[in-house]
Amino acid sequence: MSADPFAKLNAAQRAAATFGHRDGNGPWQSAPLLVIAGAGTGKTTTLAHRVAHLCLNGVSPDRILLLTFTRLAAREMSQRSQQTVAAAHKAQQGNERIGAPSFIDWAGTFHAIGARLLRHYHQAIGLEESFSVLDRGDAADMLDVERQALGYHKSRDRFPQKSTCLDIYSRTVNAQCSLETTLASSFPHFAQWHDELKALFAAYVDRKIQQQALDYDDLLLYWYYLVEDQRIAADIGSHFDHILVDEYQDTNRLQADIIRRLRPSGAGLTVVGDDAQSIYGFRAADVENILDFPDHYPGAEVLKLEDNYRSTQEILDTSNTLMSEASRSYQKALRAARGGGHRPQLVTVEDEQEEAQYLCEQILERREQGVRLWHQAVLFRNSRHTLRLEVELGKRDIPYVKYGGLKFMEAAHVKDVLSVLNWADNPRNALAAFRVLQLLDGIGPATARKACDQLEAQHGDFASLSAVAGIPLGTRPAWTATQALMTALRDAPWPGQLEQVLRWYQPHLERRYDHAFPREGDLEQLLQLANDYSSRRSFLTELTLDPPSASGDLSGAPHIDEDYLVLSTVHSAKGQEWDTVYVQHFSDGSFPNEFAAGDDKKLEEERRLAYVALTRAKNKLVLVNPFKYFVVQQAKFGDRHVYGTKSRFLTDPVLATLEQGHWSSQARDANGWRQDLRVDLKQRARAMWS
DNA sequence: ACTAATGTCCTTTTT
DNA sequence: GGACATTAGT
Repeated sequence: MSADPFAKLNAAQRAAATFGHRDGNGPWQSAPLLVIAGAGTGKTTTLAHRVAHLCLNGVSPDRILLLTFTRLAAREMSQRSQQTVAAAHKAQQGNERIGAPSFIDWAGTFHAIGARLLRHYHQAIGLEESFSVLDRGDAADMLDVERQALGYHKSRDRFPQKSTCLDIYSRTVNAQCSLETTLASSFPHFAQWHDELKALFAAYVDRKIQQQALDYDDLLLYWYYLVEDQRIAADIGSHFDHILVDEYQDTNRLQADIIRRLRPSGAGLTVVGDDAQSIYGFRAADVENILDFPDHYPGAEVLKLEDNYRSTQEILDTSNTLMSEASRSYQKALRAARGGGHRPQLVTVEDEQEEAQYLCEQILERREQGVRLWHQAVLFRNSRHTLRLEVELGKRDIPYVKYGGLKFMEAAHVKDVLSVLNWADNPRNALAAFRVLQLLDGIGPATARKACDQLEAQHGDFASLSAVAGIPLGTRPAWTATQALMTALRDAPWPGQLEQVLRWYQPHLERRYDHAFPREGDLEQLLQLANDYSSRRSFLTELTLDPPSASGDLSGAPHIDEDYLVLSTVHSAKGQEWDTVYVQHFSDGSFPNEFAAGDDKKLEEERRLAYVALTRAKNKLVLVNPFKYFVVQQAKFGDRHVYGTKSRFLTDPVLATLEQGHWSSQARDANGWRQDLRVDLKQRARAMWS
């Protein structure tokens, strides 16, 4: 029994992993369980062991639904539970091998699982199985079409931008509240537009259904509609003995409601999370979900994990102090299971340029000390702030990968190509159709409209495109080629059809973009990605739900096996850890974001965000605070900078846990003048005459 | 009907 | 310095 994988768990972890009981030979049963897992307390390990424990006790892996926050987390969790199961079997019975490549088949994000269920139950809810999934940009574009059709775009008073409209819509849907409530709570300055927005959203909803296109929110909303019917809910629910939800603190009302419909009594339901790490309020995540869990599920057990295996006590001291000043939460304090280290540093620098230099030097120095770049990370609140750092890293040849922010999937040429595939997959997807057709020289909105109408009338038969009238003579060949391509894509094998699309696209690429070459590289990558998917549809759906998140690709992309530094938003850093963490721009304006000022609820979320940032570090933590930074509002008047103020989270008790310092790249003379800023008079005066 | 060019506004975090 | 709206030109 020495190889028992559960022996590695501490008492609290083991209690969580094995909570419940078993009657005879039936599957493992359990009352609703809430696990409050502080940062670094082995949450993933515990959850993976729980899954493994279930599988070892009569629960079939395909009767487990595992809902995670990212796809990566789903994969990791599934793999680790499989390993645990395998290890346990080995310990007990020698050498038994069990399990398929994807051990927990039903593991994924809410959105991905939603998409899958909706494809399966499409008839029950009146959808085509071929429905498209819109990413954020697509959804905003579609909303914009309606916005223009209704004439709101030229109103004198400012009507919200398309992406703001989408935010308002999305928040309302996800929080399952009225438009009034959303406007009052989050967008008071747009409250005057209530009626117009309502009309806009109604048109948007109609249009989406007409085109059989679902945005991210629809994947949850329609899933919710599906399980609103008790019989369907029971049918879906009966496929699973256990439902486990990770990062429960970041679920929204809609997600919590879906879970409740699937598991009304809470039997076999396990949710894991940390209320101190709830950072998705802007996406309508509701901390109350986790705080009120015991009220919603009577008889629920609450277990806490408080032993932190990640960070030094000094880092935890700072983090704990920061959090102790928050308002409502499950009371807990993290205890370091590890030995001590150094106090975290708060370093002030002159400006952003100096910040970039300082970071580079620290990073290189740390590497000299034996910490690979891979174990270091720079975290930031706002991806704009990394520009200077990226330049500096480039100058010094420090490879890095940037997470969060953007952008591969948003690049115009990538969208062009994906639109072709999307259109082929769902001929009613007029958004994709418009994009594709307008690539052709001589085709604008009017002709594209005609083509879409024609297609609709002929039930999506692409051959009918040849009957569209009014194609300019010069455009005819391209038009015919496009029509031929679309027809051919219907039955072409995957991923070969992507190659066809790329061949077709090549001339358009060269014509439309000055620097076609780097873009070709992106398309090459797309082709590589395509190999990992079994069909066009799964490629399209999964890629929009889980776009490649790192965008070091565009410039000097480091290869997987190389050592590289990680740049990441704090949001994308959730669940990760590094030996050394630098937090950029730790001053008021970023931590907390200026946007949150004056709203206590938002400020609390900013505090939790700061907490997430701090608790990513294992051994070394550096907060950098530039004195002045640029405001890029109006570049007209030249460089505009603002003097940053100390973060309001750095109260005296917090400061007491930090080591404070100042850093400058340049030595200064007695008057504080930078010694590098000096005119060499003699040299200048002579230069003219020599 | 379409394209190119000029003018104006706004900036967070992401499935 | 980018996205988006409007305008003038082909």
